[in-house]
Amino acid sequence: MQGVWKKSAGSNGEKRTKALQKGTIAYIIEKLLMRPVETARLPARRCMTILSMGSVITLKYEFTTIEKKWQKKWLEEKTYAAEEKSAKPKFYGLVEFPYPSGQGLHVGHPRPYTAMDIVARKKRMDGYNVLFPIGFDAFGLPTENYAIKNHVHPAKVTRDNIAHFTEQLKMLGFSFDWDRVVDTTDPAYYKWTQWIFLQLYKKGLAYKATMPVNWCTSCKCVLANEEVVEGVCERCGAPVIRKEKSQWMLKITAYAQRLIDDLDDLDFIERVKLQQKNWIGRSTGAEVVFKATTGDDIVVFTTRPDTLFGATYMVISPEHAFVKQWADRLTNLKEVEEYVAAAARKSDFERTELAADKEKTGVMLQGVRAVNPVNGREIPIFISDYVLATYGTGAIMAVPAHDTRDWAFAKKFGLEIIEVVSGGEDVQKAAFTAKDDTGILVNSGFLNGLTVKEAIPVITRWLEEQGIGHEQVNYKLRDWVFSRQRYWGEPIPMVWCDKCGWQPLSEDQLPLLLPDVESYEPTDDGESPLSKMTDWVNTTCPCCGGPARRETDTMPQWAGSSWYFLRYMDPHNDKALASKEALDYWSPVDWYNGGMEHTTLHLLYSRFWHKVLYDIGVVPTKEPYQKRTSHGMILGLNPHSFDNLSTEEQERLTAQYGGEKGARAHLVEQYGEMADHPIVKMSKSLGNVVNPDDVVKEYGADTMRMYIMFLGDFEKAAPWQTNAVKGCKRFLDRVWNLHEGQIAPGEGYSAANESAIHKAIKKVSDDIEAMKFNTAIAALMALVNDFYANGVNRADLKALLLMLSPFAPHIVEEMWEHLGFGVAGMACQQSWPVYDESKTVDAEVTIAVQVCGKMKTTIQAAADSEEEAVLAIAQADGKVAKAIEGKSLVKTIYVKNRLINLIVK
RNA sequence: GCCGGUGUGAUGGAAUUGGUAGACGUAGUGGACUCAAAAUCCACCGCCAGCGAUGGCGUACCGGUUCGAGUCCGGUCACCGGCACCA
Repeated sequence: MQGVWKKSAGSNGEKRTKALQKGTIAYIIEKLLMRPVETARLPARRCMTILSMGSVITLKYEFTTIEKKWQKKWLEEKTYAAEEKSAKPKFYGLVEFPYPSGQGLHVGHPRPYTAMDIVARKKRMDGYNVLFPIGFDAFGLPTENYAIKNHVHPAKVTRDNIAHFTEQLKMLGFSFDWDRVVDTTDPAYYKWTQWIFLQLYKKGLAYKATMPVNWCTSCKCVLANEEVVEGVCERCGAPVIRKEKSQWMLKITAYAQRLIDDLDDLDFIERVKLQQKNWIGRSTGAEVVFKATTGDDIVVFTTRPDTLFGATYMVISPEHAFVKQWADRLTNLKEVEEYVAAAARKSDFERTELAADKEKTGVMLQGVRAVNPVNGREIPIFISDYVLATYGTGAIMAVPAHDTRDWAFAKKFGLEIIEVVSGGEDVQKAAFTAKDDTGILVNSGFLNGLTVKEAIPVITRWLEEQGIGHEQVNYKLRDWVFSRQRYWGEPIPMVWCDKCGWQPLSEDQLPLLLPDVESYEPTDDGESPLSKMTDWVNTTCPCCGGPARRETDTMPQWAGSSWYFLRYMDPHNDKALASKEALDYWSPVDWYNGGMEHTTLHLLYSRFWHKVLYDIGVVPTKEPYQKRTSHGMILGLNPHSFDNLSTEEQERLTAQYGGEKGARAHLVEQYGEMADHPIVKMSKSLGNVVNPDDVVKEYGADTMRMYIMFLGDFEKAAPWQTNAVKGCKRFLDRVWNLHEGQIAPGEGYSAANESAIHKAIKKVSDDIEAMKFNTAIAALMALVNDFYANGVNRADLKALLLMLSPFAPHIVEEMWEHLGFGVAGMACQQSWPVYDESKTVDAEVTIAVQVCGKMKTTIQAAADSEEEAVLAIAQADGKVAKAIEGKSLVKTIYVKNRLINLIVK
């Protein structure tokens, strides 16, 4: 017991006052423990335990045994099951459920899970009825690919992976409610995913449209975006092109405005709100009609109607309907058609390449021109793929003087650039794009002299009066492509009848089960593997009863994850996706933590579905999640980086390549740009992935949990350093050792520790709420250091254990039991300790003394002292006196309990 | 290119939001204990000068506001993440 020994042994290395005689019980125990003991302070019961068992096992911090013991107990007693109904207030904490991949859990998973586990455990101790569930997002491509490669059914792969994940999650001691696990591939679950699809269809929010898909020219199959690597097929290396295919779409754009507006009332971190807003991309502008010389109206969308006088040409997208419509008038039809064909052939990769180059391409439509409605000037029309068919109207008016893309295009094709907003540099050299009040309209008739801001409403009103335009809002957000030509997904419950068209399955036919197929390989014609199951495909029309065919595409992985949090509220319900009572009680999710990478897809999709469910009266709240926070990634050491090589290796390379610079350049050449950085993402190919199992095996789950929370700011990316894990293990060892000897009884906190304990409770409570887990742990470490310095009584130790319990639950329960606190139930079932604000302030404070803003020294003063008193103490200080000697005091600035600044001349 | 974020010791990171820069860890150095090692305990640990008391410098860089700036403002550079011709 070091804390006790310190008193007799002294802090500066005095010899121990009492030498133990060889052969005594105390001597043997000391040898076994490998540290000093004092038998007088070791309870007789413990001595007997040691002797009767012939080992010190009950005294050592045997984390493996302890962790297994408590995990078993929690599971058997359903310690963390949420109560169906309760007088307590509710708290619903949610983490993103994992995709159960074959590799199992990696250290990226426990970071957010441990964080929310700590919050959930703290909330229980705060008296909440807590729902903290987990499940598996198990449909998806990797499982399907694994199944194809290894000839195992994806359902079996999924089952095995889920079993493995479950075991790993349990090993880390998360307080999940294991009775509420959901699995998106379970028919009892996806029945309701299909049901929601039918509701979307009935509301007119699901429709068929022709969309381009990635098509591998060699495998003759549709690829997901992630299967296309640098423009070629991941599997065979053949080029990937875009091919038109009829797909189910969900009309998320109908909810664009509400998805923006309703963010205001939510407690999401700003980054998330901003990213969603930018993704939805609302922009206000105007639609303007340009007459073509054919007599057709060309409608363009512009955010800068004020620059209308500067429009010197038009551009329409190669896919625009007018291109075909005007075919017989075009004198350069062949050239135009070639350009259209080339644009269609382009893969996304090539388009991106071109964008990076900023090299504009296009063809002028010879034989058709347009008229600028403000000044009657005839201007040429081009087709170019920098104008997207999918945004706005697929046609633009080009104002090269004030748009960088138009400017680049005009320069390349030698088109006229007319300045209509003054205030920038020469528009012949670069476009002037400022939208604020710095620019004044020129060369613009009735708009001359106005600022850009003033001109926009004036021109918009004029367009409306003329009947050739109006204000228009556009969104970047596009509708959600909902079909996948894949096996391992939810079947879409729709039937095609040649007579009646698309018909929804009736709800009592759900779930529409995914049939077993022989092969999950994609088909040669790009259809889903389900299309080969003729028995399944051929059915009868729900409308006329005639022969009909099922939809063979399946849903994307986003489907199941768009509503899973609702299922947790009532996971075994077979009458509804969840009962009304459960939805009313648990909605909304109070706190949802997840990765930033899900901000624009999963998070937005699920908000959209939830709003649809709200509109049809299924869920009680407009929004699914009240609060959203986000964690940073765990990074790994880069084994190819110079900084992470062994000293010998560094020396060898330095010698070989002429200095460190040469060696680094060599590594970059060999391994790519990534070799520049000592810290990189963890990835299998780099071999720097850390497996939580290994850490748990070597140090225990509690140490793993402590370290992953201690390694840095939760919201920021942080590198994993295995050697630093020890620090947390040492801390837990020190906590454990606190209870090995005798502890002073004490009902209240010991005088020496009282203030530190109150401060720690305040700090830890606040930090958990703010997700500053690293500083909360630092505060606990500091408290334990205090305990070692001051000694500790039972009440002190009890407070420490309660605070530590959310972080390191296993060791706490074990110590709690040893110390006899267990009669009141487990530590995790106790109330969170309270602090007394008045006891968090010290009677005496340290005050910094500055002279003319320069730090000179610190002084001690009674708390809340008045300025005069502090000034007197400061002036009496030798250093201060010396600094102000011979000068006169002009002014003092005093910050209570903190600082006094003497200004002298 | 645009949007967002970050830049602090050898190292991961703290800093009451404008008030003692480097808490708490890791690594390192010295010491105690040990036959020895491990473990544990004690002390030191930003840089420069000095035996020392002490003095000077220091939060990517340049400048500003302020009694006082890691924190606020202007500019520059570097890195990370997201989007990628959105009219």
